[in-house]
Amino acid sequence: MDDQNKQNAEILALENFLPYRLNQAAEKVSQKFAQEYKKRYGLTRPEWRTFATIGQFGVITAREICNHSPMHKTKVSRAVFSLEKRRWVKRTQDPEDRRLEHLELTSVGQTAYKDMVNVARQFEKNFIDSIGGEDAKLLLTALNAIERRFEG
Amino acid sequence: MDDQNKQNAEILALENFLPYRLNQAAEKVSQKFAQEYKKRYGLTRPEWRTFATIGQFGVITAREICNHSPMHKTKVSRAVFSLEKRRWVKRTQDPEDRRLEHLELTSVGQTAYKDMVNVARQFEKNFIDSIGGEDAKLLLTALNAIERRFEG
DNA sequence: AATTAGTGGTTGCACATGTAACCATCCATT
DNA sequence: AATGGATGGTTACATGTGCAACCACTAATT
Repeated sequence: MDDQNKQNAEILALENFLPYRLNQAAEKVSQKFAQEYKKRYGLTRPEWRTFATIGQFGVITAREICNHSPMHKTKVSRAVFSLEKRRWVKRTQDPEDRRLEHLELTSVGQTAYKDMVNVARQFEKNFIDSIGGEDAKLLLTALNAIERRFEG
Repeated sequence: MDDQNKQNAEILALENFLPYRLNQAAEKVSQKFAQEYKKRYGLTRPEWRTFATIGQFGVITAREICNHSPMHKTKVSRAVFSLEKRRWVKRTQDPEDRRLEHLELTSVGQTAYKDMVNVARQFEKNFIDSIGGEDAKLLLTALNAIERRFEG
């Protein structure tokens, strides 16, 4: 394990490679947050995201969830199924177009959602505080740039 | 899908939630890069990372790979196996401690590594250019802050 | 009205992954 | 030397995931 004596142009230092660093940082944060809602509610990542999206929009279809927060449609399908099983989500068929299923939170789901929102806000706040407000602003600006870049 | 009329404190807008945004941005970038080396070499993500780490250090053990670029040890074990199968990596048992296996690139592996480094550097350059050098600097600063936060 | 193409959503299958248990070896204590 | 605990690495099993094929339905074309 001798990185030093090969510090030339032929070597790529992973810990300095920007895409890798971005990925690691994001993964660390996501894992920490996932740990929170897994412990509290036993939700998986796709379940949490599906849940959060339904909560955000009130009524929405699976397809729209895929579009809004990029996930494979089978992931959403399975997440909806499991959320339905725990009675946090209910579906109603569209009478106009019987392919569509409108998803919404049950009242139990809404209660859980409110709680979850608080947890999320708290987590975000802690995160921002822990890296420092200034750096958090820089992060936001950088994220704007990246998102802009991936629109086209 | 009516986000507008519920724009109050009770709702969490996923697309503004910092951990989510960070995760999405990182995932987009990683996917784009993964697409590159998958097409070129047919490597999976854990394989690429394992390969890159061995190339960086010259000689290294599986355990050390896990420590340097956080991956589950079974992932590394399997990645090493498949890299060995394609004759990019060879292992030699440590004579002092026969549990240890020292991993290094074969000469074929080294050739591929050099090529891969160029591809990676090019990708990073394109990425930085596409979001703009200024914003890339902000990103670096923010990443430093996040990494610092996750050391303790 | 019949045929075709497209869309929302689910499912079967193959493959990737994490957990736990495991094997071989080393190290510390006795 | 013998025993018990730790460590590097692999493997069996259960679970998660993506792809492709599918079903039910709608929309467009004839």
